[in-house]
Amino acid sequence: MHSYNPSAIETKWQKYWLENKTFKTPTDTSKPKFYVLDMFPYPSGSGLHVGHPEGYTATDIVARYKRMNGFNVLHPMGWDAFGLPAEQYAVKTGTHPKITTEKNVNKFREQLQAIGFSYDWDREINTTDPDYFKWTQWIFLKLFERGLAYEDEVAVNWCPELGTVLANEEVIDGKSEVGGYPVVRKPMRQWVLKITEYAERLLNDLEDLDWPESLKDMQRNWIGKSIGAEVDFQIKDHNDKLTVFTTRPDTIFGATYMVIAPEHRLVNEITTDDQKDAVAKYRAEVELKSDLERQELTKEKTGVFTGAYAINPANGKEVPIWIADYVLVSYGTGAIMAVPAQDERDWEFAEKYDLEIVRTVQPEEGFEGKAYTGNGPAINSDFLNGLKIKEAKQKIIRFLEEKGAGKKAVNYKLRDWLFSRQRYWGEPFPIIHVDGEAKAISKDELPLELPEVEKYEPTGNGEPPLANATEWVKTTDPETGKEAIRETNTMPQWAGSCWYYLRYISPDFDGGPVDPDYEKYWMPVDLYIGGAEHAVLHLLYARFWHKVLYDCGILSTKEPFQKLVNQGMILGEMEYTSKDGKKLSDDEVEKKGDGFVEKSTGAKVEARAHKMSKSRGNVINPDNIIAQYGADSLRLYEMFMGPLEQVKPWSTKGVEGVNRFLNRAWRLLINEDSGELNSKINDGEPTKDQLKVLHEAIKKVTEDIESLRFNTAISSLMIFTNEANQWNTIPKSIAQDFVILLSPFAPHFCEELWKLMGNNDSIAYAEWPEFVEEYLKEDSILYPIQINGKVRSEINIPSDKAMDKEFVLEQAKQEEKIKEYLESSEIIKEIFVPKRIINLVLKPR
RNA sequence: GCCCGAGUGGUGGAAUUGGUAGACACGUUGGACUUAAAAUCCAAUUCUAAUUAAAUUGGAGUGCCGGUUCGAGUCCGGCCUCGGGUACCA
Repeated sequence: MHSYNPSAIETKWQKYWLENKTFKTPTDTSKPKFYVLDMFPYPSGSGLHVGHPEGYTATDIVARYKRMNGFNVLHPMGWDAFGLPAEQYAVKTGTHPKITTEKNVNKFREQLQAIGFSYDWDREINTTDPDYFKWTQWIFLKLFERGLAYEDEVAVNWCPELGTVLANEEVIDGKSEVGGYPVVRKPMRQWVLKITEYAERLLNDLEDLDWPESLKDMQRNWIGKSIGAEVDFQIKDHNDKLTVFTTRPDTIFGATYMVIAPEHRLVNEITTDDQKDAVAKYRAEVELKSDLERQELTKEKTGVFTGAYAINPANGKEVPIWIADYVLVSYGTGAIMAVPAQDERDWEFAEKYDLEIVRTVQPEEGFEGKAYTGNGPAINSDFLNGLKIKEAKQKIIRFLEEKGAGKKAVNYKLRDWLFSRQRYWGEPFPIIHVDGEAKAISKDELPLELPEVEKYEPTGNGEPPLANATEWVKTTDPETGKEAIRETNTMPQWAGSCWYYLRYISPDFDGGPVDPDYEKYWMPVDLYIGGAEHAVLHLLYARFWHKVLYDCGILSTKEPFQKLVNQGMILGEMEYTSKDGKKLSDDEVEKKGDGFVEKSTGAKVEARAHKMSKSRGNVINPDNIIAQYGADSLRLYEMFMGPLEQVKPWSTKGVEGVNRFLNRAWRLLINEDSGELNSKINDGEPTKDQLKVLHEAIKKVTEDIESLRFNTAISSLMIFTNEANQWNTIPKSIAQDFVILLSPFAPHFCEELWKLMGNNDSIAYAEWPEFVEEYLKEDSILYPIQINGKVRSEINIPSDKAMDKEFVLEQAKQEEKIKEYLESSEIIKEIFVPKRIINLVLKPR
């Protein structure tokens, strides 16, 4: 028997591709290029899950399709291999993270190769490889040189359990994203990158990118640009001014008090003697709160009067200055003018502490709420009275500018990027400290490698693990010969992934991170596919570094990723759970009304697919799927499930379905007894019908791959086999084109068939067929006939008459059933849509 | 709260510009082949009513309510539910 045997075919072709370097990236730059990129994985110890191959299969199909269309394709893979799990394992077992990482990488590589991805493995990169992170360090030095990397004493998110500082983005609901441990605020010396300097460009350049609009919105929200004014309030009996940022300068006449953040630098100076104790007590309380507590306590606002007053520059009135933790020290100026009448937070606070409220915007009629944030004319505002918000804003800003008490201003939510971690397994900073000053080491000394250490834990006093490597830490400044101390923080995991897409272009280039000639050819990335979890962090950071490198003259492009698509998550199999948490099988339940009920009891049942997780026990391992059905079935199923971007539940039955399709296609073309080509296949001329069926498939598959609609592409290939199964003979040319169309989806399967059809070269570079419009023409067009918008009958019209309105309508009226309707009614309107539909609007006589 | 996205058969989904809703699969049911099973092949499968041996014919139907249109899954207005992001950002 020579039935379809995936395991034999697949290992054979995987070996062939590797040995023949079938997917080696061309180095000539004469042909058009296409750069298809996957978000590279962190090689975790648990290996691939079925979510990984989803995006990877999508890009692989595009890569293979583009090659067959004459493009030079860059389709690489690598490892984002610095990271916490390997380090935690090292802490526990003493195994060097390098060893763990290497093991995991080998496992991942094997798994990816077993799915038949057409990566150019000669360009594999690894962020932990010194030859790679040499350039990560080099780029950091560029940032340092340009003043974009600086040290600061910042209150950071300190996670005692993890022994490290976390970025804001790594803290979720006051807990660490990894592990869910509590996080507290603690001031520490940290490296920070000035991403805020690029805020405006990061915002504006989103415009021309072919990214999902929702994702652009997420980045826009994250950057959080707001336009308003900075206003100076003179502090009574002090030389200092209090500067606030506001988006509503038009409401300044309603500013009845001020609030400054408890950490604000002026707090001590302005607090009066009789308020000192209260203020000190309040600040101590705030300091002790963890992030979590701060968030939980949002419902109840708290604050303390400082005893000081500020002078409202608009009307000269004295207003009290309070401190309260609902004002954040890190946004704007850390101080606000409170306008309770037009701001909900201020209203709440004013109500609680009995502060004055003055409306300065006339609320709409019937408004019964508290703070009014809607539109309306200004009131109680002297020279602004009667103006709309927009005009009032302009006028008050002019007034303040003339008075020297304020100016138009822009603020961003985006903060500078906290760039150091107290970990071992990360890129060391190429920095030494001489006389307490940070100083770059020479670029000749790169890569600065990690020292060997005995223990991977932080030191007892909160110093990073590298501080344990005393010999490495103590060094001398080669320029001055002075004693120097190495930086013991390391870079965060984002560092390596900020520029990896550039290294693939010229992985062995030693004159810089990327060879400029090839960069000009290959950049930007034409298609980048990955998970939505990187919507803001990785994608924003990478864009930032890219722009810096552009400014350094190293890159020719302003943006790295022209087109970006997020693949949707794959959930576990659908589960039916009864109220008491009992799992039910699908034949124990039935549909009733909106939901499902248990057959035996009639009780409501929850029907839902859940995220795959070890604890739920619903994780699907791709290795098992491959062992049972083959990699081609896995690829096909992952694409057939539904639209790429969508969240969808896994169904192993569905894999069987596509596997059946491959078996049917095999039997269509191969004689299972002899293992040779089916005798139905001959060198005859294709019939008109065969050409039509084939070219319909060509058209659909081509268009669908271009727009990443793989599910419908596969369905059209199924339609082809269903049709072809009914043919007595199949012209070889038709069979070959079909195999080419299927090959990006099921490459091993198609290589084998291609070979059996007598071709000696890999199908990977076969020419993609072009569809011919002529073959798609129908002999006749079927017109549905509607009466008052409801289909009542249909007629067949020969193609050459199909556009003839008069003729078609006449035929329609002659149709038996339609005639009946016409007997008792008169036609008041006739609708004719060429090649689509006829609609007769009737009125009873 | 705010910003996105999505609701279509028992299930995953299709219908891309408003033009026969349910392609293609899964599942289910019946049949063929088989000693039997698996595999395979054939047929049916939105709900509902009538009648029937079959065919057929009618009504309803794309989360809910309303609108525009000869015609709405698709466009507009108002809701509901679910998912994602974000949250004292002044």
